[in-house]
Amino acid sequence: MGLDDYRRSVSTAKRAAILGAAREAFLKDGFSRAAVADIARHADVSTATLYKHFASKEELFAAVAKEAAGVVDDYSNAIAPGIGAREALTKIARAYLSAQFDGKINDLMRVVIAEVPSHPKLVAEMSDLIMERRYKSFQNILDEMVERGLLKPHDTALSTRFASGMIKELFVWPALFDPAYRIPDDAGTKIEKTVDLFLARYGA
Amino acid sequence: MGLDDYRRSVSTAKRAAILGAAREAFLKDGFSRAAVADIARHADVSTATLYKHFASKEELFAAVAKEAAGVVDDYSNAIAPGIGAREALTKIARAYLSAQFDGKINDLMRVVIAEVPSHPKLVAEMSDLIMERRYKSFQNILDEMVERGLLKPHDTALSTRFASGMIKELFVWPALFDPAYRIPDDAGTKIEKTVDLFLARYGA
Amino acid sequence: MGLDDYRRSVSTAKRAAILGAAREAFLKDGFSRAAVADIARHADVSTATLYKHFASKEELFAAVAKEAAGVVDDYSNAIAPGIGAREALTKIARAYLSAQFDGKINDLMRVVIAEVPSHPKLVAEMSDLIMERRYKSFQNILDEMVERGLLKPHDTALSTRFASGMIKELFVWPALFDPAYRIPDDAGTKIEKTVDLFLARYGA
Amino acid sequence: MGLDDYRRSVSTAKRAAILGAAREAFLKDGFSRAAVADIARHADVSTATLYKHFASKEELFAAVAKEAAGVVDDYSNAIAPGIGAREALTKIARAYLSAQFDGKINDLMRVVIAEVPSHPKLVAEMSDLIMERRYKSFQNILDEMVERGLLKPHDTALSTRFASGMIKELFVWPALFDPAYRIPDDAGTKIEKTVDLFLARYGA
DNA sequence: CATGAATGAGTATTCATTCAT
DNA sequence: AATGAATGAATACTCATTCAT
Repeated sequence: MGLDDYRRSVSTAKRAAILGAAREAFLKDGFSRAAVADIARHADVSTATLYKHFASKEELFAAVAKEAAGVVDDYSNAIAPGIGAREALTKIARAYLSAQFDGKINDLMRVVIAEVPSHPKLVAEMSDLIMERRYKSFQNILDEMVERGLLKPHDTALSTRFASGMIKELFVWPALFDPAYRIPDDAGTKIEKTVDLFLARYGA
Repeated sequence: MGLDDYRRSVSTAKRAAILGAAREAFLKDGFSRAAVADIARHADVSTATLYKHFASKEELFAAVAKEAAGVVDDYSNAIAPGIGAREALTKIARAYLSAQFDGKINDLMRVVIAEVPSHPKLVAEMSDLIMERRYKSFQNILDEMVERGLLKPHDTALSTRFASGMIKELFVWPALFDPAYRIPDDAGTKIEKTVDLFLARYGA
Repeated sequence: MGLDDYRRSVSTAKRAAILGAAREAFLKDGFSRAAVADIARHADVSTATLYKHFASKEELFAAVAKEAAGVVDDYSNAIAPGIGAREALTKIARAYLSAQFDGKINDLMRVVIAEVPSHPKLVAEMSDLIMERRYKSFQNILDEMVERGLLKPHDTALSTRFASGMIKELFVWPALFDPAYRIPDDAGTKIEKTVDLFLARYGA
Repeated sequence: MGLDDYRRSVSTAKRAAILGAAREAFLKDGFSRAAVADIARHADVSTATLYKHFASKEELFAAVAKEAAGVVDDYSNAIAPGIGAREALTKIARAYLSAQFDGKINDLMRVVIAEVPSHPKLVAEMSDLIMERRYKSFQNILDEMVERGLLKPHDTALSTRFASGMIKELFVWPALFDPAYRIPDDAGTKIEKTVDLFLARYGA
């Protein structure tokens, strides 16, 4: 019916508004300092309405976190046919960083880390979503590169971690401690050197 | 006077007790969830006395953080004369991890990260203290290794970061998301492989 | 018209469903703790519909209370011709208790008593309905028993209260303080002794 | 020390003020409708202070109820030597009613009954305090009267209940449904008739 | 007529901080 | 100098009632 459709659309709009406001609040202030009343106000909704959509502050936080973590890197076109190892790895690194910075994953990570002592279960889910899925995704690419002869056969699970670790160290770690941190101008050079190191060991 | 001395020593003792209790509370629950009243009780002190020593919860937090950040890794004996590059790097990695886990730096980092949005200045100081000093300390070793011909001449500032990044990825990130995380049994193997990668590029 | 009839019957059915759900809720949780939303849900009706039928929670409560108070004891066949005073009184007591326990009058009384401070007028009406009618009904029987020579002539208004008081003391007060209270196994003996006392004074 | 004494006295004064305000509020509005904030305001105390003294609204209610229930009837001088059964019973009835009305036990009962569904345990304690202790106290007197030959030997536990029931029916039951109810002018006559009934059966 | 969604005004409770002694 | 007691402001959450469709 038209009525139901209307209601649904209004309802989903409000839900989205709440999620948006919550996202902003949580990423900005963290879980504890973000006030439900503020979130409701920013979403142009009463607290009661907010609580109709999300049963508790924690559930709201979980929804925000899951949505934000849902952003996955798209490495699909990183290894177009004929592409070289160096170029592929560079592309992947850039895709990773884009997702990380554009998707505000840095802020999300900060907030999730802050909740480790009080919401260990939620955090476990989150870190699975944020980290493990990306590892898998990256490892698959590396495996394919090995198959294509672009890389030496090796323990790709471990090399995935090495690559991730170096990139995180250079770009994510600083961002964790400084919300204003942006991908620096010399990122290209740094990525290049990271790839150098990686290929020195795993290059075909 | 003797009386004054006595008073001063009692006062200093109380201050230390407060700092200790606060450290425990903050590392365990984070800034927001730690309760000043609890800290005072654990320090066997009234809240009023606590406030005589530290003007606010934030100041207390800052004091705790700064004290905790004072811990520095001691790599001094990592490169005893005649030692090989592989062995030296392994020793350094182990020293780093010991400091990180025994000194509860993981918990500290978690708490500090949580406070990034609300105390950016303090955090900036902290991360400077905790991170930069360690980087410097490590880089000095690498420089010396280059000098001794144990490593190729190269940009040690960058290689420092690469090494840190890989070790953090393997042992620190997991601990950040799981307070129960301990150095795993196969840490030796993992460190070895990290050193492999490092030496593949920077080994003499 | 048939359509109107249909509508009316649906409406009456809903009204009844609401009253039923409300009765259950109020008797179980009392006025304050019973939630209008729950009542509506149990009646398979929207809250808005509920409010079409009853203008407020209080009005709904009043409707429930009045309906519940309509139950009257049926003492009509207590004094079949040829019956003795003892047997008649025993029958009456049993009828009273049946009505009280089967009709959940205990729960109703509890709820009504709870609302005395906030709804004095309603309560006054209620207690009139519940109590006075029963008193009258019982007194009529006593008067008839006097006429038939089964009891001494006496102030039956007062003896009504005495009898009620003793039975209430034994079976109603305990139920008021314990919703799980049921008529005990030795009720027969207790009623018998009550009748003894009554007849010692009013027996012919 | 003087300081401690001072503090203790201030503290107990505030505690008493809170209890007083709570008593008034609970007896007037019942548990649910009484607002903690109002109680605090009437006690000239912040809600936080109130919560220092009583850990929760329920605990506060329990304290009020216990204090109020602590009032016990003093029947001690009801059976002065040489007194007759009729006079003794009349005195007891009057003492009972004084305690009941002056101590606002009627209001307390109402509030306690209201909480039966939600706080069965507290209610059980309360009814023990309010009812059982008085029963015991009254039964003791009856036993002594039997011993002195003022009453026939009989089941005093049961006769206690009969007497209580009749008095409650006449004076307590109406008060339960009407907070404005006061002991009526003809109470003397009513009590006399009650004693008549009692003595018709149990008089020596 | 019926409803799902929305809300304003409340609720109990907590906590960093101050103050009288 | 040290404290126990006190507090104002805030917090997450609930519920009777209304309204657009």
